[in-house]
Parts: sequence; C-alpha cells; structure tokens
Amino acid sequence: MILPDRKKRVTIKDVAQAAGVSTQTVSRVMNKFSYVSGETRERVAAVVEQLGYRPSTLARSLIQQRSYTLGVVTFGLKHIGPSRTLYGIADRADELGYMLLMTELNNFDLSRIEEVIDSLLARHVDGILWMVPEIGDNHAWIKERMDNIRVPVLFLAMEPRDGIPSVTTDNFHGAALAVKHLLDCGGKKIGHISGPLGWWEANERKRGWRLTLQTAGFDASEQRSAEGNWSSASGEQAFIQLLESFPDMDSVFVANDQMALSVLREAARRGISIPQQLAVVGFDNIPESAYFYPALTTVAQDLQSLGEQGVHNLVEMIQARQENRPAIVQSRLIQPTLVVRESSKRA
Amino acid sequence: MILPDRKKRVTIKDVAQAAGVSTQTVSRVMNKFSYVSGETRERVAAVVEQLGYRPSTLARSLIQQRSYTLGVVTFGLKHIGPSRTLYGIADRADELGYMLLMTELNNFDLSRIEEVIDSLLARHVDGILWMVPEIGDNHAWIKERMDNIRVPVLFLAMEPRDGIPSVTTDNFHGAALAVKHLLDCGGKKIGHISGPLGWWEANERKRGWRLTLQTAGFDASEQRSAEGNWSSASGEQAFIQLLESFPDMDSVFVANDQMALSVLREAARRGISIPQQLAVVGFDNIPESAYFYPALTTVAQDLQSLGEQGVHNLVEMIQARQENRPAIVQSRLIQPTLVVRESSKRA
DNA sequence: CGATAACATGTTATCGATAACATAATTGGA
DNA sequence: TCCAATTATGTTATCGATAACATGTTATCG
Repeated sequence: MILPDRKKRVTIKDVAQAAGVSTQTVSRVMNKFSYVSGETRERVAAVVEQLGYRPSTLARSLIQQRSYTLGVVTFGLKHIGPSRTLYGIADRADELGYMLLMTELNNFDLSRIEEVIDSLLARHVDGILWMVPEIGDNHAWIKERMDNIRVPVLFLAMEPRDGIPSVTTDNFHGAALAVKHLLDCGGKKIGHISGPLGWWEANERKRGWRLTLQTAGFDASEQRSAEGNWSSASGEQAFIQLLESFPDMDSVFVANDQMALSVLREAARRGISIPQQLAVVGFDNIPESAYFYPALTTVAQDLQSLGEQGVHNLVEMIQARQENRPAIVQSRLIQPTLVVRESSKRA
Repeated sequence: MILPDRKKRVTIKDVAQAAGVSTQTVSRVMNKFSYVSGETRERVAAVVEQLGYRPSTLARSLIQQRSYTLGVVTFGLKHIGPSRTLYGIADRADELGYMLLMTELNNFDLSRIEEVIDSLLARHVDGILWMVPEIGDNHAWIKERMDNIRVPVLFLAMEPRDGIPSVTTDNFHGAALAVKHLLDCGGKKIGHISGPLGWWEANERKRGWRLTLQTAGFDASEQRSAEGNWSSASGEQAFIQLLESFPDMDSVFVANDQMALSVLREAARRGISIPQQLAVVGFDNIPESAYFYPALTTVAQDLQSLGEQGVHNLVEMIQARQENRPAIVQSRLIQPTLVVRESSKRA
C-alpha cells in the first residue's frame, strides 16, 4: 500500500475516495446523527483511522459561520493577575469546546484597538473577551463601536455599565472588608496606599477605604493616603511618604500585595512592629502573601473564577445569538473575601 | 442609500458588486503589487472604506495553506513563570504578524496531548510552541510523533536534544553561578532546596549545585539537600527538614524564589540572621524578590526573551519550509545571570 | 399489494477568499 | 509599422468542509 505524504493534509476527499463513498457520507460519519448504514459507517471509520483523518475546523468554520474560537485581549500579561484570569478562561473555554485566540494590547491608541479587534474578526471569532483594565478613558470607544462589532463582547474588570456585559470584582466591597477589619482590630488612624488613580480599580479601592472610614466616623483625608503604581518599588516610596504626612498612623490598607510587601520590609527596617504598631492589609492574595513575614492579611479576589464566569457568560451570549434568542446582557459582580493572617492580628 | 446589515459580514463580493468590478480586482487592490489602474484602485478603495470591508483571514488561510497563526501549548499558566514567557511570545508574534491560538494542557495523558495537537492542526496553525515543562517522561512522545505533525514544533524549556528545535534556559549554569557566588562569599557548607526532581529543570539545578561543589572539593551529599515542589509551603517544609539533616549549614541555594521566601521567613522566626549565619540564593528573579527582607540574591532567567527567541526560531522554520529551504534545527541555550542582593552579602 | 415513511447515499451549491489562466488594450522597441 | 512586452481586468478552479436538495432502496401499514 502506498503511504500518504506525511506532510500533506488528509482531506475528506481522500477519505471518501479510499472508502469508495461520497464526501457527504464521510461528513455524516464524522458528525454522527444521520442515516448511515452500519456497514458503511464502519468502513469509513476504518479508513479515517488508517489515514489519520481529522476534519478541518477552518473549513467547517467558513461554511457554518461559527468557529468555536474566542478572542481574548489582554493587557499586562506579564503580571500575575492577568495570567490567573487567563488560566480560568483557558480552563472553561476548553471545557465548553472553544479555543482561544490571544492578543496582548500594548497601548491604547484607538487605531491599535481597532487593529486588534479587526484581526480577531478577520479570523471569525465567535465572541471577544476584553481583559484590559479600565484606565482613564481607554474604554471610551465602547459606546460608539460596540454595535459595529458583529460578535458579542464581554468585558472583564470593567466598571459595570448598563447594557454592557461584564464580570468584575467588587473592588469597593473588598476595600470595605479590609478597612472594617482594621477597625475591628482596634485601628483608629487608618492610612491607605492606593494604586495608580487613573485605574478604575484603584479608585474603587480608595473609595472603599474613604467611605468606610467616613461612615464609621473616622478621618479619611487626603494626607492619609499616598499613591503607588502597583509595583513594590512604588509601594516603598508611597509608604515612606505616608509615614511623613501621617506619622501617627496605626493601620494601613494597601491596594495590592506587592506594595504591601514593601510596607512590611520598610517597617522591619525602621523597627516598626507589625501588627502591634502598624496593622497591614493587602489586596489580591497572591500565593506568596501567606509566606510574607509576617504573613499578610489580604483581600482575596478570585481571578480564576472571574475568567471562568466571563467565558461562561460570553458563550451563553453566543448561543443566544445563534438560536436567535434575545441576548441576556448582564453585569456581574464577584465578591472578594478577607483572608486574615498575622499582619493584622492584634491581641 | 441602503446601509448594509451591521450584523452580516461584508465580503469581497459585496465590494466587487458595489464597485462594479470583479472580486479578483478587489483582491488585487487589497494585496497591492499587481496591475490595477489608478482610477479603479481609488474607486475600489473608496468602497472598501465605505463598507468597512476587512478580508477574511480564515478564507485566505484555506486557499493559501497558511494561517499566520501559531499554536501555543502551556502548562501551569496560573504561575508567574509561564505568563512571563507567554508575554514574550505574544509580543514577538504580534511583531511578526502572527496571532496565537492558546491551549492549556492540564494533564499528560497521551490522549490529551494528541487531542490538543489535533485541535491546533484542525485550525491550520503554521507552527506549534510547546511550552510545557519536561516532567518525568512526559516528552517521550516526541520522537515517535514529531514527524506525524505536519508543521514545525518548537520546544521551550526542554532538555536539549539533537534534531529537536528548542530554546531553553541553561539551568545547570545558573545553579553553578549561584553556588560559585556562595563559595565566593565564604560559604563552606552549602545546602540545596530543590524543585520536584521529576522535573528536568529541577534536576539540572540540583546537578549544578552538586557538580560545582564537588569540583571545588566540597561535600554535596544527599543529606545536604531537600526536595520541594516549587511552592512556598513546600519550601518551608524542605528548609525545616534540611536544618535537621544538615544543622551546620552556612549557605543555601534554593531552586526558586517562592521557596526562598519561606527560607527567609523561617530563618527570621528562628533568629537565624541572613546573610551572616546563613547566605541564601534563589532562582528566577521574580519581581518581588528585590523587596523580600532581606532582598534576595537570585539567578535571573529572562523568560520574556525565552518566549521571543522561541517565536523567532519557529517563524524562521515556518518560512524555511514555505520556501522549500532546509529547516535549520537548533537547540538554543539562554544564559541566566546572577543578581546579587542582601541575602548573600557578607562582609 | 401498493403507498408512504424511514433509511441510505449521492449531487450541486456555498462559505470568502486567492491561484491560475485567459483576454483585451496599451506601450515600446527594432 | 508591426509584434512582443506590459498593463488591466475578467473567468474558472480551488482550499476543505457542510447545507440543501435529489434520488433510490427498504420497511411498514392499512
């Protein structure tokens, strides 16, 4: 027998010819649920097996107007947050029979955004997951262009907006949890190290800090907070600055764990004991935070499930559209939880 | 004028009809470099602009037998290492005009591996980046199946093998750097906390530790090393165990930064001063390691450039094949560097 | 026993583009 | 001036599959 050229794709025609049937019959065998006699089915299956035939999803996508592929647009992939989300996305997508076309967005020019979306649409993705943090007005294009995009788009970690499907961690509530806990621990003078305030998430966390304090009758004035940029380096700077503008601070809520790490270190250097003199709470619950010294109390946001939810809802929208049902647009908030560890435990 | 249905794809036919030319002419306008009169070109371009036509990469992939898409198979995406690599991949791929089809491999069953590869091939990827750590014999399938895969496959972080293209950090050399540095710092009794020894990378790092010590005439017996599983939790266990089996240890080389973090903490708890009583060197140079207390000396592996190199070489192979040139198969080793910080600096 | 339904299979059109080939109109050089 | 090369455009085949339709064969039922 002549072995087929290993470098050439085995097509449905090859199978049809080898089995002595039409391509349609091969297609029927591959896709089950159609009238094919047992004998024919077996014969075709044998040829499929023998030639190692695998249908081309690409060709199928074209005729069925459906690719079983989702576009994912990320930003800041090299950081741990996005990759945990991506993990959830990959996992659920696989479960639901979808693959992911990935793009990293490296800037926010409108032209770059269009380019990215166009290249996804050119590959016929069934839907798009927009996994880009909301910074300044970099989401401004949404209202205008949304309807021009022929497929559903779901936004992750975006400020909830009416009529725009999204899945987002409740940053405000997370911050409130942190601050309430610090109050419970006897904190009276609670400072804040925020993320870059151009970021919606950073703003929400700061708002959570401010409002929770004010509601409880405490001071949350501007000199009690300092701004970082999420990095440990910036956290160190912000902490030093905060120690100056708010010297009698007894607790601090830090907008992410990386910056909190710097707080722990700088405190150790200065002989400020944690949690006795200064209670610290972070945000994110990165895996390392349990092994900081002292172990960091932090707000856990479940990014993996954020990603999973995102895929789930997006696929739901895709199916609705496929079946001509009205799309259920919803903004979903995921509640973070507090993980109490040593850095805040006071006797 | 009747506006086109926003939900329907604008095809080359629509443009051709609206411009009063054949689809071939539209194709020529889109792809430049062919005879089209200035007048026709302008007219078609205007229609393209007006209808917002974007060619379907999918259809083009089918006829050109080339998709400008790379398959990426990851493992352990939720960890920081893979995502830094992925960032490098995404960046370079974008630069070279490729998109990425991503899959997370969640187990090593041969059937799962075939499934993953099949689903990438079904989507006509031009090449595959295998970004899965080598654990036990989970790469054993390579020799057998490699030729059955119709596209080039490039392996990241795999043990270099003749005839198999790969890009890999030189773990052995990295470990040697670390141990030599500890010797330079006056270390005489140098322990090791390894990663899970089923991993090739963990083994290499341990081998680097052992051989460097032996070459310098020092003891590197088994009770001077303990095995972790990369996690901080396991690092703590391994360190405690090591303190028992090797009580007079004066330095320790830890196979990754997460485990080293636990060493720093446990040492602090026990009043072991670092670096005076115990010098510590980690591996990876995760961003946080510079902000551990004390700041961690570590071996920096440039995962981003690992990813970039991988894409670069893979695309080179794809082009070679396209142009019927012989493929240049090479295994490339990337050299890590030592970053000296407080945890090893002795007076 | 003949008509209708269920089964089994094949033929042609289609998805959205480009390749390969064909043809007509200019241009240019001997 | 005439023919070959260049320019400009159209027609048909193709990539690899499925949809839609057609047709023949075998059960089934009144």
